[in-house]
Amino acid sequence: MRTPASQSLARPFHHGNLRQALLEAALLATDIEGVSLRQLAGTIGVTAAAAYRHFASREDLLFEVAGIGFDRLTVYFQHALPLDTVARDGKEARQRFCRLGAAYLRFADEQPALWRLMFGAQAEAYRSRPTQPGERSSYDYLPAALLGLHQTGVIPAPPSEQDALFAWSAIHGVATLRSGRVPGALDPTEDLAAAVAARVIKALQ
Amino acid sequence: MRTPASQSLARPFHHGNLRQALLEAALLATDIEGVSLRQLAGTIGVTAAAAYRHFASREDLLFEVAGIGFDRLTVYFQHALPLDTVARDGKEARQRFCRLGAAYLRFADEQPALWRLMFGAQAEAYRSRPTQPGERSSYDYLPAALLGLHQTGVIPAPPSEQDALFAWSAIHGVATLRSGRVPGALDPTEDLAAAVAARVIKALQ
DNA sequence: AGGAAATGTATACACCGTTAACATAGCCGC
DNA sequence: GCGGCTATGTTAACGGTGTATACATTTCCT
Repeated sequence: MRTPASQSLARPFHHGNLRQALLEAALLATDIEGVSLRQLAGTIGVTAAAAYRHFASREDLLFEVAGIGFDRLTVYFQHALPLDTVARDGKEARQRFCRLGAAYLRFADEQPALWRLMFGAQAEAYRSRPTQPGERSSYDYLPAALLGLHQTGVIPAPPSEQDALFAWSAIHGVATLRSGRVPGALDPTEDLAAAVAARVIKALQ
Repeated sequence: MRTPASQSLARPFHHGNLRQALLEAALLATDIEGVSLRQLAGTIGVTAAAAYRHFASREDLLFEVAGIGFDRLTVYFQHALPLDTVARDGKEARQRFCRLGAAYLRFADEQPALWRLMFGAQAEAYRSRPTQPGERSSYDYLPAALLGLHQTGVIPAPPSEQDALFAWSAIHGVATLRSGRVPGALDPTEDLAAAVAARVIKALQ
């Protein structure tokens, strides 16, 4: 009994997994970019300086949180458009393209704080995360969906980066406009995504 | 000679137009959202607290700066698409639509700090500025351009708000991607805008 | 001329990111 | 078992921030 009773009830000196705890606390925030290290550390019951054993800076922490966000987005995408499969015909390719847009809208609805962090003003700082070769990145899905449209003859030209940017902008604009609002009672996510997808396909035909 | 010579050379107690000076100092910043009231006041040679005689808060100041930004954007737009005139045929309507897109890209190129403030992460806070009835707003031009396309028979349906959002998203995506880069040596602004405009028109046909 | 209103200063408060010095806990080789 | 190394906490401090309050000065109006 090296530690007196008064201390054995107290929080141990070492947290155990402060790094993870800080990330999770940040993920709970409504405005991730707006949280302070001191708040974060405070909710965990730890000094702000302790955070610097695990993150080089506040920006570094946010960068990691954004990375988690992209991982989650990838899950949304993989669910909507399994990369292992291919579209067999134009109808299926359209469906997949449409589902991808709906997944993006749903992500923006369900993870608004993460979405703002990832695609907000300072997005450039967080967006670029070097992906391991072979690792699935959220950036792989839109080109794949467009390629499917091309290979099934829905769009004539092989999709360029400009095409992908165009498609992403279209759905992102809708997500931006909806952000902060109650997700579509009047305009269900799937219908909105379908409308945008139809337009983008028409533009690329 | 109520003021001694040592003071007559000094800066007068009252600045004269501190409000304007603060706004102009903010407009010079590379990162407008990042500037502090103290810096701003410091460059002018005035205490930070003095700013509160003219602005309710830092946010309020940024809101006003964004307002100036929208005024400048309106100038860009009015130059590209004079609201007093109308397109006589489809070709002219297309040209006007295209010039509007180019104006948006040029604004993003030439006033990047303002553009980021106006359309960045906290944009919602700055975007909404109540416009006087009859006053020209930057929001009037895109609907006008789309209406011109409809009235000259280029696009069949009268343009909806969704159509405007779609068009804006397309050009905004390009602007976002280009932001921070040297404006198009390889992809001149006009060509880029033309490509985007062509796609949007095709999607709405 | 004199007082009110406008507009500046001085100072203070609470908070922020970040650093440096120090304390403690766990681990590894003897 | 024990001594030291390393990891991971704490405390305290620095300079910066937005903002409020009290006070000083100047302008303006009667």
